[in-house]
Order: sequence, then structure tokens, then C-alpha cells
Amino acid sequence: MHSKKTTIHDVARKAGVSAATVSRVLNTPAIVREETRNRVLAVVQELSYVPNPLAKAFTHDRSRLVALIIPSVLNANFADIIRGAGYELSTEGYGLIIGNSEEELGQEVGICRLLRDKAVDGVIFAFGTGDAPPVSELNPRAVTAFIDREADSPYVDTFFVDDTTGMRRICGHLAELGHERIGFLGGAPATVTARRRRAAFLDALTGLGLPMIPGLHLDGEWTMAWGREGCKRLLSRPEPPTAIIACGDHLAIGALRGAADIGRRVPEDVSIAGYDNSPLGRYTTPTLTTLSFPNYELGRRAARAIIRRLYQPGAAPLRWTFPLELVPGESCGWLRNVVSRAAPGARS
Amino acid sequence: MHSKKTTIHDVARKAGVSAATVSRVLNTPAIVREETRNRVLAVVQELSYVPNPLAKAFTHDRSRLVALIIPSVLNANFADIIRGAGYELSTEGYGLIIGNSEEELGQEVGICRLLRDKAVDGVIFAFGTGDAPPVSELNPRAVTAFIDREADSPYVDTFFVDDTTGMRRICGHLAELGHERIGFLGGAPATVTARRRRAAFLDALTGLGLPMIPGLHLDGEWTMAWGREGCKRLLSRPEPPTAIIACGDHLAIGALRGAADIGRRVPEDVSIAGYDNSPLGRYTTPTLTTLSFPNYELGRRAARAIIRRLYQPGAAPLRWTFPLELVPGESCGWLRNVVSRAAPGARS
DNA sequence: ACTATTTCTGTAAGCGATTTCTGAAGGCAC
DNA sequence: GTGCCTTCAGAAATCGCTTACAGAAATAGT
Repeated sequence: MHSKKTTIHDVARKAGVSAATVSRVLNTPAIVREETRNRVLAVVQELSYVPNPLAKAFTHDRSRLVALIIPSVLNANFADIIRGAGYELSTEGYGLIIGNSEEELGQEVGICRLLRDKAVDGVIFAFGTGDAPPVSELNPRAVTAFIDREADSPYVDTFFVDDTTGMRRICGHLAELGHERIGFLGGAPATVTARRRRAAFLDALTGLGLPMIPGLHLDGEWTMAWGREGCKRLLSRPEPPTAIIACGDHLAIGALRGAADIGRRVPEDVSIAGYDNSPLGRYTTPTLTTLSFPNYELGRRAARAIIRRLYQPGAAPLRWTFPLELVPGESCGWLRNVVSRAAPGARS
Repeated sequence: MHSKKTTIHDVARKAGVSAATVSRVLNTPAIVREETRNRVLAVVQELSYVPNPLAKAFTHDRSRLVALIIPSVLNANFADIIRGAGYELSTEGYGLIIGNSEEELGQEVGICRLLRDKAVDGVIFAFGTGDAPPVSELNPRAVTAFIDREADSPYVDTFFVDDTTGMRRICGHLAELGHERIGFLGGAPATVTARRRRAAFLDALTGLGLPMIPGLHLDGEWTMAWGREGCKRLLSRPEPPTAIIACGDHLAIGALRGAADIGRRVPEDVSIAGYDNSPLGRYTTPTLTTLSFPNYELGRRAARAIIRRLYQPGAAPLRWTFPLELVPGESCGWLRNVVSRAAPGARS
């Protein structure tokens, strides 16, 4: 009763054909005579034969597995990337392996080494550190796609968001509401994402002719805890900002809490804006003013790019930049006494 | 320059030994003479040879892949399960495949079918529908572990949380604060989790001698949207509850927002409790009163159980139930006018 | 009816590792 | 020096499936 496992030969024997024919019935049915085909299929049914996937992977030298490496699985934005990639991959019969670097710079190497042992066909690197992803640790056959990370080689598809315009939208919005002293809560400066967003913020400030007050621009980490802490730090200054841009919704949620901690009301006492349109931002009180960050779409596109490149290894590299639109929420409001607030001093 | 791919034979040839010896050097180094071993290792280095993982998987009939099937990747609690399982698996050299059923009952079958093609060694089913997981669609070799799901066969390790005590803790807490009219926001009734929590809630009510008001006990879905909607529905009743238990933190966060929507303050006007200790609950305003849900640990233990069972297929099935402690937050407060509120009517 | 195609199916050689079996060397005791 | 045991390494089979090649069968053409 322990019946090893039905193989293609068992089917072949029972159907009175060769293993090759069974294989053909299953893979290229067109080239086998209908009568034979039916006979084989009947036996396949009867024995409920399923080709050994490991053997298939071996002969094809393809695992049909794609990995997605993200800095944190706890962040709802990354979760949406997982969803997008997962959707696209599963419809094509690919499995999705998650590599979670836990916001730690060194982890990626270990993850890639693990992935090499899994012979993944492709890897999507999303966000993460400023260093080049350790692609050399990967199976050399694996194709890659990057999300918000600069490619270090051709034949890598890259997907970005338009931080420059995005930041300009937020800053413009705050400026229209009368704000001039705008604080900035940055992410981990080791990540390109944080650096790019910071640069875009400063750009926007300049473009709008808003005062540049370096003391109000803080770097930190990509955690809610830092958002909370940083917000309190900004608001405790002798001349606090009237608005704060947290360059990630997780930071913004932390900032909301930080403001509450020290009894400041949002948006009456201070306006707070997020950045990446986390679904949670619709459920905070106040709801978050943020940007239309296309997380799900980023995941989908990256996955699709991987699959494309698996079939056309030499395809020209894709480089796509998604626009970022303002998503108004309740967390940003008019500056009270706009007139009297006019530039109490150019620098702090 | 296109150099197919270095195989064990290339190494063998260059080192002047047979492929078998190379294999032994790499897998059972003890049984090969030191001199030979060093020679082989040198060549391995030189050619930077990495054994083809697909071939290894094939010969061992093991993919070293474990899947985790969860209802949603967007829920921070499930994310913590992913983290726990991922940590445990990666230290043992196993990869983690995520199956996301998107809260849809039918999806699991498709996921399992996909997993069969990936030849996963094990599968963890976490939460999800009330139906038995479609294990028959899986690779017959795959071992399984369930989280908060009843096993339908022996040789499955199961992990539960002690809902009975948990609910008693929350209800007891609310009762101590003076609440008697307690509303209940349930999850999707199709899931065992929702049913079990509802039953535990009713149990607790009875145990504490609190009035049973069926109109205040709503079923819904596992979404923040439902938490919001359900909360508004409860609070709009002619005789609204003074406290609401949302049987999941996502529901509770939705409920907080729902209360805000219609201008009710938490906890002054209504107390709201969550259930599964989402990290987000520490950042809401007010912070959430909830239970110490061991998500990370559940993931770890389930992963560990899978690995154990891979090495000892006949091991006695584990059945573990985690305790649930109260995690007090700001969202539950004293009922005002405790005395005057005394049971205005036994039933609604 | 006989050849020339076309269509179908079987044989056998891989794919890249592991592992059993066997034999060659080397070591030791007598 | 012979015999026996141990240690080490190679030959070859194996895992299950795919696929190039070739041969058989069916079909078509005259």
C-alpha cells in the first residue's frame, strides 16, 4: 500500500506506449494521434498521475520561482507590492518567495545566498539599502528587476516613482494652506529612497521659494517609532514647524501619535503629511494627506518584467517612472493667522 | 565566454578525481583523504563551483521550500506570522513561499495546486476559511501545520490561541470598568476563527453574568471597512452599547475611525477593544486595548513543527494553545455614571 | 500496386547530482 | 612474505522527465 509514487513509466506501461509518448501527450498534445492521446489521458486520470515537479524543474533548468526582497513585511505598502507581484506571478504559474531583510543592510547577502539554493528564476529588489543588491550571490541565470533602486547593470528593468513631482505636490499643497515652516521627517539615510526623497523635498522648497531651515529636516529610520520620536522632537523646538512632511506613511502615523503624545492637535496645531498612500492612512484620525503611491502596480509591473525577461533575455531594459498625485486628507489644514505668521526670521 | 555552467564533472576532471569523490568532499568530507579533499576544495574555489540546486532537489526529492497560506498579506498580524516563520525557516536553509488567499474561500485550492507544482516540502495553513484545507491538492509528500484551524487528520501539528480565556479577560476588563451593554464586531462568519471568537465572547458574557443582547452582536468580514461600518451601525442604535469588542485589531482600528466619523469620542463616549495586538494598535489615538496575540511566535512554532516533521514523519502530533493576556490601552475607559446606567432593560 | 511523403511513436541519450557496490591501496600482525 | 582488515576512490546505476533521432506506420500520389 505504500506505492512509491506513480511515474511517467507507470503510465506508459499501463497505456502500452513509451514514456516519450506520455510526455508528448502532456506537453505537445498536437503531435500525437488522437486515439493514442485519449488512451494515455485515460490512464493519467486513472492513476491520477502528476509529473514530478522536481524532475521537471531539473530537466528544464527552471524552478518557476521568483523572489521578492523587501525591507519589511510589516509595512502595508510593501504588503501591497507583495500582493501585486503575487497576483501577476501566480497567474503565470510562478511561485513567490519572500525575502525580508528586516530593514537591515547586511541581510540581503544572506537572503540571496538562500535564494541561490532555491534556484529562483528571478528576483525583484524593492527599496532597501543604498548599496547595489548582491546579485553576484544569486544564481547567474536569475533575472532581476528593481523597484526604486538604481540598476548597476544593463538588462535590469527598473521602476521608480516621481519623487520630484510628488514632493512638489505636497509642498505646494502645504504652501497653499499658508505653511512656510515645514519640517521634514526622513527615513534611514542609508537607503537611496530616503536620500532621494530628501533631495526632492529640498528641491521643492527651493522651487516654491519657501524658507530653508535645515534644523527642521531630520533623518531617522523607517519605523513608526522614529516618526513618533522625530515629530515630538520637531514640535518641541522653540520655533516648531507648522507642518511636517513624513516621507513615508508609517512615519506619518508615528508622527500623528507623537503629536498626540504631547497634546498637539492635527491639523489645528500642526499639519502632517505622509507619502506613500498606505491603506491605513484612510483609517487614522485625522485621515492622512498623502501621495497616490502605486504599490500594487509596482509589484505587478516588476513581476511582469521578470516574466518577460525570462522569455526574452535580451529585451531592452525597461525604465518606468510612476507619477505621484496628491491624496488630500484631514491631516493638513490652513495655517491659522496666515498673515501674522509671515517669516519671523529667515533662518532658525 | 558563454561557459555553459560548471558541473560536478568539471570539478572532477580538473582535480583528477571522479565526480563521486567531489560529491563526497562536499557532502561527507570525513570519508575522503585530506590530501584529495584539499585538492578538490581548491578546484571548487577556483571554478567557484556551486552544485546545481535543481539537481540536488531532484535527487533528494526535497525542495527545501515551505509555504505559508494566509488570508491576507495586508494584515500586520499575518505579517508577523510571516516574519516568525521566515526567520525560523531561513535559519534552517528553507525558503518561504507566500500564498495569499485574499480572504476568499475558493482561492486556497488554486494556491495548493500551484504549490504542488513547486513541490513544497511543507505547508502552514494559518487562519482562513472554515472548510478543511485542500491538502489533497498538495504534493502527497508535503507535511502540514495549522494555525487556528482544526486538523482533519492525525500527523498534523496544530497551534491555537486560548480564545475562551482571552475573551473572558477583555469582557472582565470592560465589566470592571462598569460596562454592561457590550457590542461585538465579528469577523467573516465563514471562518472558524470568527465563529470561535464569537462563541468565546458569548461564553464570557454568560460567565460574567452580563446581559445578553443579541442585537449588539454583529457579524461581518475581516476588514477595516467593516469595523468602521459595523461600529457606526452599533452606535447609531437607539440604545447603543457603551463598549465594543472588535474581534480583531483591524476591525478595531476601523471601529475607531467609525466612531470618529459620527463624532463619538473614544473612550469618553464609547470604549473600544481590539483582539490581536497589532503593532498598529500602539500608534492609534487612543491606543488600543487588546490581547497579547503571539503572532510571531505562532509563525515560528508552526515553521519549527514543519521542519521537525520533515525529519521525523511519524512524530506524535503537536497541539499547542497559547494563552492570551490583556494589553491595556487608552481605548477603554470607565463608564460614566456607572450607577445610573444599571440595566435599562434586559433585552433590546 | 508501388513509391514518396507525412505522421506518428519508440529508442536512447542526456540533465547533474547521489549512492551502492566493488576493487585498489595501504597498514598491520603473524 | 602472506593474509586480512581498513581506508579511500572510481564505475555505474539511479532519480523522472525531455527530446533528438530514427524507424515504423499511415497516407497520398501516380
